Amino acid sequence: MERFKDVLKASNLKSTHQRLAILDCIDSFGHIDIDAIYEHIVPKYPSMSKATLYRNINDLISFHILEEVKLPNQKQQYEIKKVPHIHLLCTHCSKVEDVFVETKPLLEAVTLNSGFTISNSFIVMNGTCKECKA
Amino acid sequence: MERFKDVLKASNLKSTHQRLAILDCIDSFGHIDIDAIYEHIVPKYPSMSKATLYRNINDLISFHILEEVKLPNQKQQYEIKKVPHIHLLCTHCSKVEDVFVETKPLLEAVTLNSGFTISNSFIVMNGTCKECKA
DNA sequence: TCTTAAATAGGATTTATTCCTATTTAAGTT
DNA sequence: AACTTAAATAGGAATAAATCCTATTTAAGA
Ligand SMILES: [Mn+2]
Ligand SMILES: [Mn+2]
Ligand SMILES: [Zn+2]
Ligand SMILES: [Zn+2]
Repeated sequence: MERFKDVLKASNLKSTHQRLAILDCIDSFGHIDIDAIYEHIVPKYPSMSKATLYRNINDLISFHILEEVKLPNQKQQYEIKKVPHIHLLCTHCSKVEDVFVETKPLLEAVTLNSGFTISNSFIVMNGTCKECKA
Repeated sequence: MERFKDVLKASNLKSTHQRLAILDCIDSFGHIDIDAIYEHIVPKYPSMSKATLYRNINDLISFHILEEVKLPNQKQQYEIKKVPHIHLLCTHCSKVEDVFVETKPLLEAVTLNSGFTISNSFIVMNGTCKECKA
């Protein structure tokens, strides 16, 4: 995927097959944990080492290309970094949804209440998705 | 602590020294990870087994006596379950603060936007606390 | 004090993550 | 197209985290 080659180059990271496979995989799943990434990639790259996977996940996070997604009662997942958004976890089908809503009023209320200067927010909600209700 | 004996009894759990020590420790720290709990308890109860600690943490969570607190770039922490609130993590001093602000408008916006029925929300913000700014 | 189901200790096992280093490779240079 | 080299990988070892197993202990009700 050409897009990720550019992303990697912008951070002076080499476009290895392994890295591109990891990024492609995470991109196509949206949100995915490390074992699922491995299971998905290993049939295509049987030599893929878990050490390489872990190392790359950590490196890509520190270059802000990936982001960790911590969900209640779930293994840590990863996603391609995008604009800030909220995560919805359906407790029935385990699907993870992105929602883009305005959080500024909440952040301002928190700032006012606490004197804390907020740099990032991580918002997860769980419940039942539209499809599981039907 | 008498309070926790009652809490345990309400869930038909025996008030063992180990459980009370775990609950006391978590309560006094507010938010704490599993290794810190162990380090804090083992001088008083040298026979305390890590298996007992892990088992109790998991049991107490499933009885809704404890709650996990997942913070960005931090080991998972635990707290005594209380009324819903927001967590602030200071990236300078690593302190974790509770804030109680109204989240209903945000939840309603998310519901409207997604068709998702929300049962719980987990909100974490990081930045700089009042003390670290001074 | 007696009884018993629940809980613990602590070592074994399993799972998760990181470390190490010889070999390979991406990508820039000639 | 071959050359160069720093970066990256493979894969096994080491370390860390979490769970399992079961003989022994204990909380708590009778
Ligand atoms: Mn997302
Ligand atoms: Mn809290
Ligand atoms: Zn669903
Ligand atoms: Zn601070």
